[in-house]
Amino acid sequence: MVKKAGDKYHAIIDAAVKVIAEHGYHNAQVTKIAREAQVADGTIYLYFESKDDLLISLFRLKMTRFVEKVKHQIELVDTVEQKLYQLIYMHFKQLAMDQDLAIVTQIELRQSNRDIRKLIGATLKIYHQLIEDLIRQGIDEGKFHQQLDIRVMRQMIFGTIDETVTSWVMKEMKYDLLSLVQPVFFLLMNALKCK
Amino acid sequence: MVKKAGDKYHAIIDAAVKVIAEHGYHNAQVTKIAREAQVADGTIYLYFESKDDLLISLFRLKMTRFVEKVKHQIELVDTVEQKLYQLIYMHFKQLAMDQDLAIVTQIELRQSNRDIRKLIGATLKIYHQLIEDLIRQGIDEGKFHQQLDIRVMRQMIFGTIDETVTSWVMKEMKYDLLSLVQPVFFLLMNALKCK
Amino acid sequence: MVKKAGDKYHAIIDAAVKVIAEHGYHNAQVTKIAREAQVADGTIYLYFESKDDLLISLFRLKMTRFVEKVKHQIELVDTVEQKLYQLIYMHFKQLAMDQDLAIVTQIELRQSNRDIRKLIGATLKIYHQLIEDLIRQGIDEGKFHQQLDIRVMRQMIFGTIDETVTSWVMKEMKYDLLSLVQPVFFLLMNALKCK
Amino acid sequence: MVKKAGDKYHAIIDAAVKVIAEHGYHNAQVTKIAREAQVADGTIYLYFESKDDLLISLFRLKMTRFVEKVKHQIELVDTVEQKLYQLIYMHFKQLAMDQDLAIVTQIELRQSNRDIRKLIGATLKIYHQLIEDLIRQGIDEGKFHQQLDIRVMRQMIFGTIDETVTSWVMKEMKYDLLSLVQPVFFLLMNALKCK
DNA sequence: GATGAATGAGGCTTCATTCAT
DNA sequence: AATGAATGAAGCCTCATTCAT
Repeated sequence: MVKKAGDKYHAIIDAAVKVIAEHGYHNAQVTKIAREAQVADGTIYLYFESKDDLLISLFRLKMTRFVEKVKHQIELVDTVEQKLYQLIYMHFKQLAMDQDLAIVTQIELRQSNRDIRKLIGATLKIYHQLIEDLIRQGIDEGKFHQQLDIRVMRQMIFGTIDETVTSWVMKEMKYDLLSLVQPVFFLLMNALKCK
Repeated sequence: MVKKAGDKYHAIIDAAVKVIAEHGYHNAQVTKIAREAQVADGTIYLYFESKDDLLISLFRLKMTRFVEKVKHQIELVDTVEQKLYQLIYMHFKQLAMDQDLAIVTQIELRQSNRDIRKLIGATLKIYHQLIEDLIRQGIDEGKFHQQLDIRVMRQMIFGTIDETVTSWVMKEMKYDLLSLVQPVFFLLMNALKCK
Repeated sequence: MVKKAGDKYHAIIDAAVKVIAEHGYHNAQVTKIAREAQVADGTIYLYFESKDDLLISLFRLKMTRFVEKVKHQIELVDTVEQKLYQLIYMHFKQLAMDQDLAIVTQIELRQSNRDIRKLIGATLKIYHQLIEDLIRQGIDEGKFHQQLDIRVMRQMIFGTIDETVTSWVMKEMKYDLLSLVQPVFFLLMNALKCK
Repeated sequence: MVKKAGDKYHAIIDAAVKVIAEHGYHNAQVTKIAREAQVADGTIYLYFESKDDLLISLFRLKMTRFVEKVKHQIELVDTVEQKLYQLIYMHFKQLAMDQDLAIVTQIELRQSNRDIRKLIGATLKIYHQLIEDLIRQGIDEGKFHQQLDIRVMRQMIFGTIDETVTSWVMKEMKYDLLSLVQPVFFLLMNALKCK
């Protein structure tokens, strides 16, 4: 397999995102992706072991970048409140700016098979970790409840954010996702903060 | 098409749930479902127009019952707090008791194709409606925040509950889902309540 | 198998003609024919051995009646010219009056499988025989050519008549078939007569 | 879809003709045709959209060539008598030389479904046109009857020729079709000519 | 490295026929 | 005699993957 460095590696991944967003997971045949990437069908197999490998790589690449950006932005601010705000803002911002990616991650990729889902689950753990670190900081600083299960808190944060994005995608992105940063932040802070 | 009344209608749906839970959405062939239901392949087409129709019917039937039970239980109590508690409790309870159904609704059915997902979305609206009614009651009674978008509140409630169940399923149901009723309820009340 | 005498025997055959004319040979399922005949699916198998048997019986019954009528009418006149005229007239007349039957015999039944076609061929022989008898009379009376192969003459008569009807059916019976009796008779007489 | 130029396009069509002639229309499964053409099942779908498309293409290709040859041969002679003779001769000659094709066009393809039959009808129009042009020439030259409907004349010519071939095929080609060119020509000339 | 024609396994669905009532 | 729910065999087509060029 060729190293990832090549232009084509990213061209294929981007083509996959576009094709899946446009035609749906079940209509994203290898041939279609190859045509969109302007390579031959066989070329895809020089860069990826299988179609599954392409999809996993796609999710991993995009997710890693996604998390990296959130993480980087969070490190620029100090208080846990600001960090949570940045997390929600960056999450919404990135998907609002790349609507194809939003469709793919919120809807289409969830239709993939078990093995892919498992690996996606593994990739998501990094993001979950990030959220749990944030929660721990909040608890340490005495700002968040101490008795609550961190996992449950994380599930609330991720669940709320994820459901908000999914609803927005399902409504065909007809409203401004970023306008929901504020209310979502408010609700989550309310839920978590130690009064 | 034969009427739904027959034993076989439900036998087929139950067989489908079991086969999908066991083998996954993409390995739930009609032949497998038929064998599990102890009918011939063709018999399925006496009760359902297509495999898609079977899956949609499955979800609609189970979801309708699900919502009916939650709705019924909620009506037995008065305060909005009790209602929210019952909602979470019933949601977790029903899926904890029918783990095959949990796998199917949380994981496998989300892999279905666009058309099925659309109809599933329509069915879910009933549940969303139920939650929003509950929120409105809370607002009317002056217990919940008034300035917040009801949709965002609903997304938080549903997103948190759904993510909690999905995480539990992904962890292969190794812990007691019902033990999370209390903390989830606490967090959600915290988030919503007007202080 | 029940005897043919019953009402249902003919009800089923007539239903078959109607269903095939309406929906085409490949969409004439047993269930549809049964419903049209107002009997149960299984009842058909009390009167016919198989669907093929029904179709063969249908053709044989209709064909026999058809030929009988032509034969009877021909016997009422003396000269071979009058007989040929009656043959063409009766052929066109009967199909013009029963357009469903016309569709079935000219178009749909020709789509049936090999075995049915073979038996249909056998049934057609009676009609061929009738035509050849007529030709022989013409030759004997010194009115038709004597050197020509009777089979070729018969093929011309039948071929011309049959193609004329088929063309009419293909044109959705938009013109009056009976207006073609005269010209077809004229052409055929021209061809055959000894000058 | 790959272009028709490839060897395989014709290999598949020829295989289809052979399989249909040998096993009959209803027993000409895609798998059988593929095996005969020595390609994989899927390969057929690189060259044809569907099985129907293959059958239509088959008929169109063979029919077009057929008509082209007849047309070409007719143009080599001047008088309408010679042209009619060539038409009959070429028609019989081509089918006598390719008996598989004869079986397919006279018997099996007529068993195809409505859509295929419609397109076959359209293709046949070219041939009908050719015959009618010939008739018009005969009339213009004062050799054929002028009062007769050209359509009826064409139906006689085509009907007689077609029935002659069909009878020959049904008799399992046990006699020499070409020996019928002369008598058929004689009969048709007799019918049409202005005396 | 790149191509793209060829492969072939596998599944949904139809419908003539049966048989318990 | 009549019913009609149940049967199950059989076929068209898709598409991820390969490999000769």
